[in-house]
Amino acid sequence: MPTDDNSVNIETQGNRYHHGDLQAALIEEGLAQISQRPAEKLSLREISRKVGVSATAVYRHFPNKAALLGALCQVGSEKLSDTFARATEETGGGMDAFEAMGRAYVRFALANPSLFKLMMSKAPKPNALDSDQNGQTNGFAMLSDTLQDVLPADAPPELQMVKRLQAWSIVHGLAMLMLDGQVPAEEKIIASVISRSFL
Amino acid sequence: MPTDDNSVNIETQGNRYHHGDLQAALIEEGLAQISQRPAEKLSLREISRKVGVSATAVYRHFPNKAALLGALCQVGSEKLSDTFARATEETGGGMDAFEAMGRAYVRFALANPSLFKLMMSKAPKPNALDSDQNGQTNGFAMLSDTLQDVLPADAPPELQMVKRLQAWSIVHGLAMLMLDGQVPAEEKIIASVISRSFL
DNA sequence: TCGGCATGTTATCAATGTAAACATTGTGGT
DNA sequence: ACCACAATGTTTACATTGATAACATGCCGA
Repeated sequence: MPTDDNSVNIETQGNRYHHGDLQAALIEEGLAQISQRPAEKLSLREISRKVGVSATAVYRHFPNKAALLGALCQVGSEKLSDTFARATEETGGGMDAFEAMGRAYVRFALANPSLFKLMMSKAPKPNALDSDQNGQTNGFAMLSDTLQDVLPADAPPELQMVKRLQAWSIVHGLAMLMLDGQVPAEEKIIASVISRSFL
Repeated sequence: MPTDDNSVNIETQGNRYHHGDLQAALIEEGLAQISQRPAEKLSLREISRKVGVSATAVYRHFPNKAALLGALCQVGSEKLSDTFARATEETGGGMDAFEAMGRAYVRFALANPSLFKLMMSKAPKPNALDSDQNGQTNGFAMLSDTLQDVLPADAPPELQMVKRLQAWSIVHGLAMLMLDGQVPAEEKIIASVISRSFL
């Protein structure tokens, strides 16, 4: 039997017509879902079901699925920024800070696999709601800026850029390879791969 | 109107009941589709439609969608191997060969975005048909072996492994970042990031 | 030759994203 | 205080998709 369509299976008893803050609830549930499955197979209908609202209610808050995903990305960005901040503040700055951030980057990815992939995946997000300034994921910016403190200031800017890209690449690559099960996700490996030796 | 269900819209006139080599045709069409859209939104039905066969015919050759994708991966692996082979044979071996492979890796990713991502994405593939020996993508193996020639042979194996992982990470990371539009996909950048300086 | 097996086909499901039309609120202007 | 209106939810409905089951066809070997 059709276990349920949309319609009258709103199982909440509180059952007010207006949810109160659906927008937030949807995002929260979205985050919950994405922490358990790949981002693509996150289902709007399932989210609304769990939140206790009709399937199409979502569309009052997000023009489409992509927009909801975009919102999740934003939350993810903030989480990542926090992670970075926390990772660096315990270090003495300079190279230590840089390596700490690198490790934090990979750990974040491992801790939030689908969200991380979603965040990094293609394109300037449609960016639901408030359009966050530049559009670029600022993960790079933070990593990059920290690195700048370490590089000889008189180095040609082009070389600096290369170093930054190398740093980002190695960290991002390791994260991806571990996420995709190509490299075992072990702390020991993270530490050894992300080491000053590659600069 | 329902533009078409499955059923009688087999538009080929040849219209033999038996296709001849559906398996191959499906894979080919699959490759065609994946070269134009992300792997997840590749549709079995569309493939069968294009091939001129009923929607469910696919299931005579692949137990499910994942299996078809697995088959595509295999083809991709072969293409990648070829690319590597071609990339190295024009070099004098050693570090040159290694860098050439690195560039080839990234270029392959850029040339076959969805296929590349599919190949690299999670898990020992269900691996339809003949199960390819080890299961691991041998992209790493090739890259890795080439690198080994360059490293001092007396280095501790652990260090060698770290170097290899660093190499794979940087190359893979750059590829991914470019694929996802986080870094402009320019040949100049590829060349400068993949340079011996990081070893 | 003819019976079985491989390969295709039609019908049918359940799930999903999304649009259209309708219902119910809360709110701001008079 | 009232009441239209905008915001937010709800039902219906539809096309698309992956998948299963039952039926059809045709090739190949005993």
